[in-house]
Amino acid sequence: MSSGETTKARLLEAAGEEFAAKGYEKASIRKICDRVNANCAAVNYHFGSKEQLYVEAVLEAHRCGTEMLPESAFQEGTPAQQLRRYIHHFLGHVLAISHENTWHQALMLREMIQPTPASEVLVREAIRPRFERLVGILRGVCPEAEPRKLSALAFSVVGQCLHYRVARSISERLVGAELYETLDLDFLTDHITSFCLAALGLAPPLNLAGEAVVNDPVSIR
Amino acid sequence: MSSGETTKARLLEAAGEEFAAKGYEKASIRKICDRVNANCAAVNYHFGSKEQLYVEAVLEAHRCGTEMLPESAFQEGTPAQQLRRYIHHFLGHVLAISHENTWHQALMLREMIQPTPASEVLVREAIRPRFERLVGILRGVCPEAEPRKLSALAFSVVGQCLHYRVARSISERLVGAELYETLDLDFLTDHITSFCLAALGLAPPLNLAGEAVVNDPVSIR
DNA sequence: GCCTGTTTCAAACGGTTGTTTCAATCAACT
DNA sequence: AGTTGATTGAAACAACCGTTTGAAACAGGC
Repeated sequence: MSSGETTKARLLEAAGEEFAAKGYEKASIRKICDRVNANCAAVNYHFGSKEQLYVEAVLEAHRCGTEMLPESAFQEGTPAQQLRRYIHHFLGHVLAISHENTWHQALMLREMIQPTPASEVLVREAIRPRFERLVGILRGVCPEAEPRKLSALAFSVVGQCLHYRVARSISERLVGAELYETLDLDFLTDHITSFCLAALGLAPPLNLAGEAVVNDPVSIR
Repeated sequence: MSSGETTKARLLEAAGEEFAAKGYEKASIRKICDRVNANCAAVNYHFGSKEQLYVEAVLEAHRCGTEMLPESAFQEGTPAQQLRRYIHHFLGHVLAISHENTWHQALMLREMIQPTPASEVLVREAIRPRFERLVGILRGVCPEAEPRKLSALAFSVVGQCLHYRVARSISERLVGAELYETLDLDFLTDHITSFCLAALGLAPPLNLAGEAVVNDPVSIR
């Protein structure tokens, strides 16, 4: 009709953007259909209900928008290098949402914050594999740590990263927009990596200026 | 009528619980009024609109549910002790939500994650004062740090804490309910405090078991 | 008693929601 | 061409939403 794609595919794309932007409740299937010049009955015809459309959108999101780094990228180098790569990759996804208009990340993180029945699949298919990789890296640093401690360590890493997504608007209001803008991917990767490496004893503690003390910057990058 | 309190007060209380549990959109003023045996027109009579009722509920929340520690508690002791007190106090609020049925914290954190026009007041009156205290503590540790670095450090602290509220249900599904239950206030306070103190050089790095290395445990408590 | 201002109540309003209905359209195959 | 099955379309459905209305109930002052 208005595009080469099928109506079902166009609906799924529009639904993803709408759900990501407004959330499940506030997104209306009429507006979704209007976007792609489809009839509002098309949703129930192709997907059965609004809820199933949402589930399909979440699955599509984590299918398209969350390509994992190859396994090799996490096994090469020192644990410090592995952790830095992980944080950089993860932060990249977290910060990407605000700038680009890819709805995939936004929808996944919305699902994390306010879980729906779709979250079970999301955890199993997308989140747990990544989490296990991080735990694997941390196990390399703390081989004697019990599972509970490893989980807490992993939560400390992802918690610091996700904060810039979860509390973005509040943080921006808190410290001012001009300062918040300078907290870009490179700066935050350096900061969070240094913070975690110092805590884990893989790097010296932060100095009086809060900066990392690195004798050979190349060694951990 | 059904209680000693006025209809307006009962409405505000019920609205807080309902907004905290379901969010602004999904909460309906009819159900709020039914809870306290009030007519649904009472909301518009006493508060003007649903939105103003929500604003009043948010203000009531941060008025009742967020008593700050006295200023002295943050000025006494070493920076390490101050930081530990801050994390313990903050984590206590974060974790309290799930167990007790105080809606105040839940509503405030909901406002943090999905800000509404009420968030400006919330930041000014409740969040910023606490944040400035944390920044003050961190400035004591890193006196030469620029504002940007201090903000990032503060976000690292609160990000680790808030994660256990924001991503609670997902994390619970991720590591299993039985393990997640063991992540209680005492354990997480110890963990996050040790993690941050080690990163800041106020304590030795975590050992191979991910545990804090403390010669004199009393000294940092 | 009467009056006045405040508060409550049932009912209805206009609007939006997700969903269903059923006829119209289209593509493909015999 | 004719038939079949999948898709689209406009309209209506039932339920809920926040809000408004206007009359009733209540209070306290005169």
